[in-house]
Amino acid sequence: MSHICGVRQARKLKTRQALLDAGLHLLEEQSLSSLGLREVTREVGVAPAAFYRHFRDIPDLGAALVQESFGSLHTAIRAILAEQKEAGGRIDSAVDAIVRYVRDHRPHMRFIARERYGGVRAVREAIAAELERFAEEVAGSLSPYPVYESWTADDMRILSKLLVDHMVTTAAALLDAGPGAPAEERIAATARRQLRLVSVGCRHWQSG
Amino acid sequence: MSHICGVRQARKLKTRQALLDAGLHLLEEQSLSSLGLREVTREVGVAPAAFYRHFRDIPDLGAALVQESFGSLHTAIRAILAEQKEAGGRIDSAVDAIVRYVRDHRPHMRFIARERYGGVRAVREAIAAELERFAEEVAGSLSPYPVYESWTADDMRILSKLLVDHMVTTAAALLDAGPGAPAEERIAATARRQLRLVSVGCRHWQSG
DNA sequence: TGTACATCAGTGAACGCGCGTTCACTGATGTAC
DNA sequence: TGTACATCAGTGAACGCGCGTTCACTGATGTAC
Repeated sequence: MSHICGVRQARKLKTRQALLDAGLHLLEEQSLSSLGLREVTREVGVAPAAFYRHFRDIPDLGAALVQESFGSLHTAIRAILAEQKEAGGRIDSAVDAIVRYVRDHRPHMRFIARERYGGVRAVREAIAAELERFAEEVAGSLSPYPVYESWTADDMRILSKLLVDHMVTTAAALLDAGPGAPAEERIAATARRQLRLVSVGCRHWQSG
Repeated sequence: MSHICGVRQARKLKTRQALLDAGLHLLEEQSLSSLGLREVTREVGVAPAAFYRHFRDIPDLGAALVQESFGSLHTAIRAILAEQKEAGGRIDSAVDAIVRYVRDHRPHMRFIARERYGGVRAVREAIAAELERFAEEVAGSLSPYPVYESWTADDMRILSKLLVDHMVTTAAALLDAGPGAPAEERIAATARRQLRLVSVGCRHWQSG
């Protein structure tokens, strides 16, 4: 039975989390497909065999990291999109939010960028599914705005895909550039201008 | 001396190419950082030690694959961009060209998509440099059009980055979906609509 | 053209090493009475 | 509360295996005369 209390269960979860943290840390410098089980357990300081009490294999740990990465992202983004503003302010605050989010979740974001087209199918598919959910959320939160009143569902879908891809590209650029205000500001400025271009396109769009 | 003729040199180049081809083939299912030197030589049918006559190590082979991947891409893209058309036709033919290119160079494109943010720094940097060159080429070939007459160099740079990132995203989507006309057409249709949105934005753009 | 020597792409055996996985185990935690 | 038994997270030793790298070698190709 998975009982409520449980000192044992708490300790188990703590080890599991340590394995996830160690994996994520090691993945800053390599890809999942070359990450070793022994490497992870060594980092945590447990016997290699202990790994099997928590994960079937390394791809399984990877799948758990995908969940962990997107868990906080969904809630963060919902908060940003909920703020009702005119288009210009929305762009600025969305870009700010991406910059902040990448700064605060660098290892998770690097993991997602790296494994999005990486060598482990199951992880790739999990990421693709999460990004699709994400695009739907964006579409849903944009549709109340008057600009999109006359837009078809298909056009909304296409726009939100463009925006999500742009976010991912921007996040990846931030990771590539490394931390530090000057690089971040340069990338943010580019992202804002690009989104403004798209925004102008939206205002003058007529489906066809 | 690197002499002109040389049966020996020709044979050496043939083996080198066989190693590159084998590597590329194996990389359809895994990342560079988990590719083994023995795996590659086994695929070609030479002794492991023969590898060292051609490459220092696996990252070195990866760098050569980057060169190979972008070699044909630059010439292909220049041909497309050279065709002078009105904006609508340019979008259609550019998207067609991407679809065709990905279809004809699937393993190379998969390699680039996978290693763009992959675990091998030298390869990541080589890809980033090539994509930057690519963006400059796009900027250069767009600037003659009247639409961009009044644009600043900075705006042109930002637009061409957006376009290159969009191309890369579209190529990656095509790879993800697998070959086959229906999937290709769906992705192409989305890409065209998204580019049209950007194009409308460009026509109504005023720097600021 | 023929001969003698140099070059060097590819060989194959050997090495030490760290890998993933298995297994019987230990001892703290949980459960039943 | 105390006792007896069950559970199970983590241990540590062992295994067979394929890895990257080295080395002296072979024999076809290239070069000089």
